[in-house]
Amino acid sequence: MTKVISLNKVSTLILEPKSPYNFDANMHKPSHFPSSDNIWEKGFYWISMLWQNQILGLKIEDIGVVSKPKVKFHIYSKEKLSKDFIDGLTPELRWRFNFDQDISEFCSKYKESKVLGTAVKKWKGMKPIAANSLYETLIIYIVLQNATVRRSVQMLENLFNTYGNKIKFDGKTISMFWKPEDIVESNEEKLRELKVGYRAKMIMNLSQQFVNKEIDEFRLRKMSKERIKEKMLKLYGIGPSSLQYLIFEDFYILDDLVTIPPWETKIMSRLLFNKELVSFEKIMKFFKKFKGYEKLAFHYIWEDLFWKRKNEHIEWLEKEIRL
DNA sequence: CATCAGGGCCCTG
DNA sequence: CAGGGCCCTGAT
Repeated sequence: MTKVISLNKVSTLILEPKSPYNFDANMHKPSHFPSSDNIWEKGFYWISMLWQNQILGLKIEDIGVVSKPKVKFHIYSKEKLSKDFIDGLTPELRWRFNFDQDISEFCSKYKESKVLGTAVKKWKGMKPIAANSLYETLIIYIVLQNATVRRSVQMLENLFNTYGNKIKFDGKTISMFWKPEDIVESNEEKLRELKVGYRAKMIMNLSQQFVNKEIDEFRLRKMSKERIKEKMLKLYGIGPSSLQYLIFEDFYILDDLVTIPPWETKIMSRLLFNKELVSFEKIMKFFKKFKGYEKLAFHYIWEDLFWKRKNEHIEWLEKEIRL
């Protein structure tokens, strides 16, 4: 059952991401649906993290600039953390917030581009970010399937409230993901009560696969994209559509634009060609120009649109987003 | 009221 | 390898 855990000890750690690094555009993706496990405010980000059975609350602070990035982690915990623990955590933080990927070539190459220039200048240093563990991300993709945004949010929050806990630190209270074991020890009927529908079986089987240690997230990160795809498709409940998001957002592969979901195709048709609907081949052809960075280029245009949506009402866009 | 599609996936024939 | 079924919800 859900309880609120206070985290009162704090350690700090300062890290320097590879330049360019856009703090706000990396910590916050406006196209994503909101989730109570994290909070973003300009220059700050709070997120829960389970690492080696330790419950952590991260407050991440921007103390640099895009061209000379520097980030301060305030790591909250129940008990004081050892130096060894922090040393072990550091590479994971660098991975999760994608500090080491170099996108400088992309940013300088396309800053004058007619179609991409505006977005590249505005969001220089924006990258894919996998702030959650692989297991947590896969759960998010499952609740995303075949549902409207509101329902996805409802499903995830129901799961948090039943299997996860809340953590309180730095004056914020946020949700915390559960461990795969917690689901496996439960049962499918209980999951169904959370209105996840047929996804109950997927959540159960997927959790079981993690408990069985059939997936080694750390080894996967070093594999080729073809190998990753092969492995991910073996996971119960993960198909081609989820895979497409995973490859970019969680494995940081920047060139793999092979399919575009129908709703995204509609939105891109409007943005790029000012038409209701063009064939997805036409959109693919458009992004071929950005060789090696096809998906990253897509990401710049996409997130730029959703950043705009935060400040202005875009009527045609609202119709395409199933809230 | 009923019917249907939705930011898919699995399984069957 | 195409197509039906699956949970729930809000739109029509």
